[in-house]
Amino acid sequence: MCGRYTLKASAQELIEAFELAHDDGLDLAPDPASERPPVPLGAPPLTWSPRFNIAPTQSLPIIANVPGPRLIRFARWGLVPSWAKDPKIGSRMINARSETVADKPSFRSPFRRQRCLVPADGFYEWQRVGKAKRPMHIGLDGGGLFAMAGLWERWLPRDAPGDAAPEPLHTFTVLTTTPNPLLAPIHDRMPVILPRDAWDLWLSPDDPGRSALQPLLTPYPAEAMATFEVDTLVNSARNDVPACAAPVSRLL
DNA sequence: CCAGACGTTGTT
DNA sequence: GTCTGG
DNA sequence: CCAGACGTTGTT
DNA sequence: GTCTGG
Repeated sequence: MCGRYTLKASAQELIEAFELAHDDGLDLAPDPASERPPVPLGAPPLTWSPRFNIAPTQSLPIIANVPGPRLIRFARWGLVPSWAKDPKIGSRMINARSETVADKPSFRSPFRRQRCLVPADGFYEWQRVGKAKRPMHIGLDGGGLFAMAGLWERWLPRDAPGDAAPEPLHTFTVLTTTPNPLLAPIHDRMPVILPRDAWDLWLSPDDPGRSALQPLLTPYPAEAMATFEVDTLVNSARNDVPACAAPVSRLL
């Protein structure tokens, strides 16, 4: 589940919804684990273009649990474990089951120390109807921004090409849980959505312990969510246009 | 001890 | 790196 | 998640 | 069928 999502919001809306430290545009800081200080105020703002069909392997904004002001960083969707020999493994690590995330070798360490929020305003599920697959858009009732629970990781290439210092690759994964009653007919998993009052604990830079974190990983209330069918235009990750996220009627 | 896996989804 | 299997 | 590729050698 | 790319 959760292999596609939308982030239609503008940079300004992201800054407001996530109470980011900067008010002059998104911070250009693609390295969540960097020792370098964040780009200071006044740096050229990164212009975020609204996205209607976000797919794995793409570089996307996250809010990592690093000390200091709350900033947007960029990471690639599909967590590459630090010990991986080949970063291609990341394309199969786009989700982590919340039920087992504390124990799995790939996720255990990030779960303790490298959590993040993944901003979104919708996600897609393909509902199986007989043989057909019907893409559905799911989001908050009203269409607002929300935070999916994520983990991030830093991976270093084994051997750097030439004498250049190896560039660290930052990646993330989205936690999943069982579906709420609204989503159950559509799919058997859904992303973990963290309510506002869970953000601070999830973004704690240290390890709150699994007994503190696990209770956050529950299905978001169905009453606060809404779904609609969309066109199969969304099937191809090459299509990233507003029509991907527009309601479609099959009564016509 | 060393070797080898390490993940999710969905489908059968 | 860390866990499981043999 | 779905779509699309899935191979090598040698030559330009 | 299975893997890679987006």
